[in-house]
Amino acid sequence: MPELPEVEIVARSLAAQVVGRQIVEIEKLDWERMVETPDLPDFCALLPGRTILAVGRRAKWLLVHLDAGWTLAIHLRMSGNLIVYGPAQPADRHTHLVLGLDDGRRIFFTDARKFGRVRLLDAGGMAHLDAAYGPEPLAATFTSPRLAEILAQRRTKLKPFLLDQSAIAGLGNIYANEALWIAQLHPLLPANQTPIDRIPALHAAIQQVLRTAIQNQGSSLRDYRNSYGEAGHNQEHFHVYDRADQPCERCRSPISRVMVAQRSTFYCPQCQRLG
DNA sequence: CATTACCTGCAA
DNA sequence: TTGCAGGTAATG
Repeated sequence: MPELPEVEIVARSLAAQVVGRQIVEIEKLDWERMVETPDLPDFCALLPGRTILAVGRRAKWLLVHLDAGWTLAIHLRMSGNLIVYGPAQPADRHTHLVLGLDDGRRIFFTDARKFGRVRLLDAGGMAHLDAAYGPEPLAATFTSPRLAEILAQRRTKLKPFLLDQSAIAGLGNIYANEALWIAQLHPLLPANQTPIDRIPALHAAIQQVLRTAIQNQGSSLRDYRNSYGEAGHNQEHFHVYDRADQPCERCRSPISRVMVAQRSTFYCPQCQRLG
């Protein structure tokens, strides 16, 4: 479910609620495969007693920075949610991890599809995670010339290129589709054949879709909520995503839906060009 | 590069 | 009943 904007909103809303709190216990952990590292006994031994210093994000990983140099890295994958509840909230069958805080509130990790993962990382582990991803598209260092360099190295089609986290971090299926529509670029155009004079448009489109989505508190199609349990409303502003057969807002041609690299791809065949 | 797997829920 | 869903890793 969550792409960069949704994870960013969860990070911000979580930071507002839990920075300074101590994790006093793991109240529930009933899906052991969600803990990727360290092994389960170490994870359960190391986490209680840690104080939450800050909450951030890298790519689609939510980063809960703890004392003693640890970071709890959480990936929500398709259906994960991270919500802070008071002492009375019961955990349902899809809640697989509950962290009890020192003020009685609890952080619930709820994930119907069980794809979500957590890692407890030291500084070396964090460096390793960081190195696996391309630049943050909203960082000042992500410039149009930088995008041009990355595009030139890849022969894959633009749509899978934008989904490749090692090329650019944080875009998922919604925002990749939306960025290509805004930039008027065809999803099947090879990345390294993107016309030089269209690269600034793609760069601007990537930043625009992500910034707009953050302003709109993310896109809630089904599961996504911020850490207060509130839905976003960016789904009301899609140009192409999930709009097959509806008229393009620019040219009124029907939006097409095709499968590209096993992902639904939405585009306007009239105004998104192959060059 | 394409296919399959990981999981569950939901709509066609 | 089938296919699809905001993601990613592991296979040919």
